[in-house]
Amino acid sequence: MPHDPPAQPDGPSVMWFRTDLRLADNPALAVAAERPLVALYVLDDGANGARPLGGAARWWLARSLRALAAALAAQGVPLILRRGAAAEAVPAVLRETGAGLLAFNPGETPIDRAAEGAVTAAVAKSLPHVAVSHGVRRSALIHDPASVGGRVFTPFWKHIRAAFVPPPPLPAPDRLAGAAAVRSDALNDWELEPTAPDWAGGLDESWAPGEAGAAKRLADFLDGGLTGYATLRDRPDLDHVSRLSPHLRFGEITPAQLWHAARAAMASGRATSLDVEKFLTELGWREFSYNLLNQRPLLAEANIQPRFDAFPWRQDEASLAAWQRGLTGYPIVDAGMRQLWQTGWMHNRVRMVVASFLVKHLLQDWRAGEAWFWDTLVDADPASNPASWQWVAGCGADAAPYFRIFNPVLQGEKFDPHGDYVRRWVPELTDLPNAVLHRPWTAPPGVLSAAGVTLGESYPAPLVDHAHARARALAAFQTIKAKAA
DNA sequence: TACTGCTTGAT
DNA sequence: TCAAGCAGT
Repeated sequence: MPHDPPAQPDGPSVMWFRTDLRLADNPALAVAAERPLVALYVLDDGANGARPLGGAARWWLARSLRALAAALAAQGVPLILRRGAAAEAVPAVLRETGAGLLAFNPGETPIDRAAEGAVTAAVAKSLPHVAVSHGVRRSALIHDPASVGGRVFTPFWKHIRAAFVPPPPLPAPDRLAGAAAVRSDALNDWELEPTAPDWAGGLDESWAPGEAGAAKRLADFLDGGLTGYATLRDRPDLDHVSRLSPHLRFGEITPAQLWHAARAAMASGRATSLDVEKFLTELGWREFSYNLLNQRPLLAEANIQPRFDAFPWRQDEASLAAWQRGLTGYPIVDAGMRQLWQTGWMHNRVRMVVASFLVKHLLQDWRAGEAWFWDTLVDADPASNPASWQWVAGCGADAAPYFRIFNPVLQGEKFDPHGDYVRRWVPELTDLPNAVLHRPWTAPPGVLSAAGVTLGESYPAPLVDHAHARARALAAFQTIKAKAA
């Protein structure tokens, strides 16, 4: 039996990194950095009951960990990687390093808090000399889900805007000092990155995971995309969204940093208050989603409105597969699904259109779509992804009414008016004229052949007729509507 | 952050 | 003939 080294209350600190893969505005790191530092990341990979990361998120995590390791290594601090239950891995590293302080930022999901509770209990039991710090304040959210509730977005956000102003972001620690290193897993052995090279290739071209990549993305957004954000953010053919969601998801940047950067851009006249307020509202939906997750830990599994438990979803693997591959015959839907597959991301407007299409036109259970997004989106988080699916499906809190059924033709014509977005992701339709680009089945045969399009061969005929699907969805809704009263 | 079908009134 | 407004889904 090996015995523990003597307790060292003044020993080094262990910073347990979680979904906070950054050095700046990191309250726990600010405390941990006052001592020689051991940086630790634990891949629980389901060990704590958490949902295993999807494929795209695993790719992102690998890249983000590499970026964090490089930033730490530049200051002489190795990043220690361990795999397994945090309640075993964290105390083990504390013991091996003779640490006197454990620091970590509190998580914002019930499962994360359960994991940290288990860690804290294990430390208190077997390493009572180790102090535990959660840093000086919360940083993953603007608001405190324990102190605010609500099921309706507008009053929720109004309250948050009035009651919570994020404090100025903390700078990265001036300097870090490494403690003696201990064993680490090799990142490559975790096999986080997809073996299909074409997938990783598309992700590589689209993203720069890590804190530096997040800062550059924010700077680029403030330099261009934020201007006109209030209206142009709905245009998938333009570049007026922030694309910061995956950086936020892994804690490479904080909402407080975004908040203050956006307000500063307004103060310096680079952005209007309308644009900034719209941008902050998008952060608000993220806050709202985390609030819901804390109210409803089974957000990804259970309808918030129980009457939807009786909804007559269709089982149709072929339709689901056509949707996943971007072969529905509706150009705006197919463009979005292909953008998702090729880049791990989809424009928000198009997310609503494709989600509505799956749930209402194809009558597929929203959980099937949520699972696909979870696997393929680099930004899928345990709150926003299920909350947004429930919103679209109509079964969520403050949800869009079920009878709000997007018309994929009108949505395409309204938000991709020149067809640039469709032509980029559905190149087989490139030569169709704008007048029929979003509804190729209405094009005269001569127009189709001139564009080299053969419906059913070079591009699918519509999987379902819109008017028929709309009527069918409303009829399905009628079967559960009576139960609401 | 909806669509559809219908009416009304301008042309 | 159609834009605009409205109600119902």
